[in-house]
Amino acid sequence: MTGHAIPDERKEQHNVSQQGVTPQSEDFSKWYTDVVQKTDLADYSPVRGCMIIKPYGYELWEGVKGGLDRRFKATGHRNAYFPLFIPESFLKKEAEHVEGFSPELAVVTIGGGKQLEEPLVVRPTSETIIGWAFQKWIQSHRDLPLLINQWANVVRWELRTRLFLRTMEFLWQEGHTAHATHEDALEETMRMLGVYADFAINDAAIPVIQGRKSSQERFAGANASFSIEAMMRDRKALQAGTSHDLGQNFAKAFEIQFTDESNELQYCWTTSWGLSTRMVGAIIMTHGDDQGLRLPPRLAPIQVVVVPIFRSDDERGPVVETVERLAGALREAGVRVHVDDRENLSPGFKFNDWEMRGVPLRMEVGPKDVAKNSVALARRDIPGKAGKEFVSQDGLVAAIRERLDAIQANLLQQATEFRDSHLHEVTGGYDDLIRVIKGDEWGLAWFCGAADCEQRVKEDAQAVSRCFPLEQPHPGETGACVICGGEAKEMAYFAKAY
RNA sequence: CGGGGUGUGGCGCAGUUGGCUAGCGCGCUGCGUUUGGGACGCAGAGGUCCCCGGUUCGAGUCCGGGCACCCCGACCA
Repeated sequence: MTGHAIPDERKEQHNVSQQGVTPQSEDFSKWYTDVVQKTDLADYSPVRGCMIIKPYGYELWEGVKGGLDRRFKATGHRNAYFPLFIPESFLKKEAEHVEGFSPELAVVTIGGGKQLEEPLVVRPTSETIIGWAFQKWIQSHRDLPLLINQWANVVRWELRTRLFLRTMEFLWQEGHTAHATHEDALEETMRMLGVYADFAINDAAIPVIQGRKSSQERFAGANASFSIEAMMRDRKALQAGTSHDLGQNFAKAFEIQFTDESNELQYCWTTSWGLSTRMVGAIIMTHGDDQGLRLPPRLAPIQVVVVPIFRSDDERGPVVETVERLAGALREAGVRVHVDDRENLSPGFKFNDWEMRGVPLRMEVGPKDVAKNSVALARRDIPGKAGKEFVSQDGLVAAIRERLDAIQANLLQQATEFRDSHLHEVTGGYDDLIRVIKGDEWGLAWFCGAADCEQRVKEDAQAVSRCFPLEQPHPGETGACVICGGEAKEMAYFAKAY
């Protein structure tokens, strides 16, 4: 009877989805939220639009932080910390800035049970309060450049939120620098964009396109904004980091001035650049597959998970002993290793569990390995038997390092090939551009940059320009804007975006 | 802020035209047997059915009003 068949079918489906995650092809959004929650990266919070970052997710973020912080320091920046609360009047000093941010501000009006004389804005970004500080700190050209970074949380009152990708409160770093000349400031802007790209490509294994934002997509208060753009597995674009040339806009608003070599008073040129916990979302959506996460070894909280296997108490002793010895050696060598000694779970369950959590390499140690002085290694990036091999316990550290490097390289290669296969130079005019975008591909086309043109694409294809790539395919040439036909000096990518 | 959907043990769900003690799977606890690709048996614990009000002898179920969350669109890292 059909009346019974339907519930039975449903039941089976539920059992499957309980074990794993919704396949990407079935529902990418569902896949994403499944993965984030089932792998214990993050959880929803009692406050709408906010998130709880769980230890595994925070450890991943710590990997991002570490990779960036090292690079910031290597390029001469120092960390500092500025207040969470900003006097409301500060925001209003830069006209475009306040206009851009006022719709999404959280404002504190009561403190200690009393109405505040001046409301305090919870920082959506810190250009203003850091500008105020820079004004105090900078007097002479000898104080420049001033290169500061802060790791902080910021709040933007978002209407539509998504774990890691857009939450009302998020973690990030914001770099703020002041320079004597525009040339120096622009150089800094580009240098830090390059740092982001270097981090994304080499640590996160995410191929990114560096480019300049159109005037419509520019940061509120900037002269020019640059970004790194990444393609997710659903082929949507994700802005994964931004760097801004702020000109003298904030310097003038906050009177950040210095005396130059000729004893003339000058306004500084400032920059700012930021990368947020959104990067975690980028990592998830760049590498993840139907099984769950696939984490790049450089950032993976656990690089190697060890699964001990034994049948009886007789086998147990030698296996545990071997596991402890090998894991100890790996730890000593700086490999992030975790031994899964949960006793109530079968090895098969553990294999699937750690694959879902994206651990790059699994090491199995069983009685046969003890006897043969071997271990089994299984790569997360190569499914099934093809990715499994037995290696000697001698020289294990080197063998594991080699494989982690290979996985890191393979993830980058797979992501690059995937992205490149969905980039298209548009040759068939405007209709072709719309067709490409609507087909969830990225279109590269001549674009004059006009707001009207961008608006038209938005209406026709629910997408905007992502950036004018720094690396232009036809340098030195010009073309006809794919939208209005007017003169265009550069080509831009267009794509649906997060 | 518009459109759609969902609120029932930790998670996923069922619950008929209102009816008796609110069920099922997974997970959880205990004991035992298991363990090289998602183990099994037995015994347990766990629920203000999102909230408020109404109709009724009786509401998880019907009515009214709220709230929350998810998904899809306009703004944003």
